Amino acid sequence: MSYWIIKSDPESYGWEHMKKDKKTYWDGVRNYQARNNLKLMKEGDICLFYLSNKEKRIVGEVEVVKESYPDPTIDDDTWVAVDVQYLKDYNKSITLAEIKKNKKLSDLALVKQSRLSVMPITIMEYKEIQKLVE
DNA sequence: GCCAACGTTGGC
DNA sequence: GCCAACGTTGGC
Repeated sequence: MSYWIIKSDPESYGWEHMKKDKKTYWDGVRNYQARNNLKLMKEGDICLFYLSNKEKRIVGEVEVVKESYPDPTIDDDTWVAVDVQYLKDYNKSITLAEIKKNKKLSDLALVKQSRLSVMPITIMEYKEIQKLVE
């Protein structure tokens, strides 16, 4: 099982929206690197939900419930979507500033490559984040 | 609102 | 195949 961070602009699809939907398809990725990450996702993988722009924080987790398939919102099989399901809220969300302060998290693509919308994280990084959200 | 970083496009 | 121009994203 793998861990990921998926990014969303709260103005287009926020955390409240995710929680209300319970399950949604993660579509609209139009970047090859992000797409490749989507393709690597397996059922049961955990995705941390990061909100960009105004929010800049990780607020909770969703679970991959369906592996990649052609993006239903575009007539071009270059692009894929996955289905994700709401899993849990963090008691305390973790901000980008906190992530940047933490040396163990300094390799996160979130910090190094801020425009990537789907990125893998290691188990160690995942565990470190868990410590911060307890 | 600005700008850096990055990806894509298209002319040569 | 290179690179300049342009568009988009996202942090500040």
